[in-house]
Amino acid sequence: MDAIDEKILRELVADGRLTNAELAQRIALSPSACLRRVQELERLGVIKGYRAVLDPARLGQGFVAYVAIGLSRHTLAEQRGFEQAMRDCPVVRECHNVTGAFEYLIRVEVADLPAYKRFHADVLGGLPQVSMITSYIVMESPKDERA
Amino acid sequence: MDAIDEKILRELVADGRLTNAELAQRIALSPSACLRRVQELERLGVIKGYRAVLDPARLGQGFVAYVAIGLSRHTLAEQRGFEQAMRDCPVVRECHNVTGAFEYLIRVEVADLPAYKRFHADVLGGLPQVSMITSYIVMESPKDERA
DNA sequence: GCTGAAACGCATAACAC
DNA sequence: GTGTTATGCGTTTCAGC
Repeated sequence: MDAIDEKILRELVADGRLTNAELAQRIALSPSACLRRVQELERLGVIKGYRAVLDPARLGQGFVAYVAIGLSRHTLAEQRGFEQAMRDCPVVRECHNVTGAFEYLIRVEVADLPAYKRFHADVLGGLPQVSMITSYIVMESPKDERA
Repeated sequence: MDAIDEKILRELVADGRLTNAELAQRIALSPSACLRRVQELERLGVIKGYRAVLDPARLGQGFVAYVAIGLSRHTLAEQRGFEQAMRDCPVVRECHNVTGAFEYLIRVEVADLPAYKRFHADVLGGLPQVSMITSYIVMESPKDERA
């Protein structure tokens, strides 16, 4: 992990489909040397993968919210049950177990407010271990490097 | 946007570096027809781009937190100033303007707790428009499809 | 560690259907 | 809209530094 590797990562985070030839040129290295570094970063797990970045709004999923969730009890079983429910729910894109006044912070992407209400009532409302729900609707994302 | 396009998107979200030839095979289409569809999805902005997904932990950035931030006043100027500061700060990976008890929810990735304290004191502490800061430290992310 | 050459495979566009 | 074909370019490997 030297300065060249960092430049490689910066370029590939900005454009994951850069050709190896172009990447090599940008970091002033030969294509073969560049390729070996990239493959090593992938092997080490520093680069976990590549993905296309979609625009939820143009997919009819323009309603995005973060939801703070508190559990009624804090046993491992309650947590595992809740986490599995989040994994099984396609509109939940992220689920983080956090410290603080609540246990989980999740990110939800749906089509519109009625769809969000359905998620709120049917999914969250159906989980007995959920005791607190606070929704923070995203109006704008001035920065979103993980999009 | 038909069923074939959806399959294309699913494949490219799972692996952004799929070759067009392989993608075409998976969705049972000829490479040229497949490429035209992908290019159209890019042109329409449905596919916003491609990026490499890194592992913060293996980059020595294992400390992740969401921070709820309230502003003292709610003028456009205060907001723009805060948003620009977030854009300029590399450890801030996301910044969302949300409805609710606070104005902004940001995601921060740093090396460790001392580094987070520096961000807290030097960056957030240096912004006069910030009136409320609540940190939610991520202990685990059972689901993170936007990683 | 690196470069450079060579073989192979893929992206891409023109064309016909 | 689709598939076929041809060309040039990129990827990848391997020998040599």
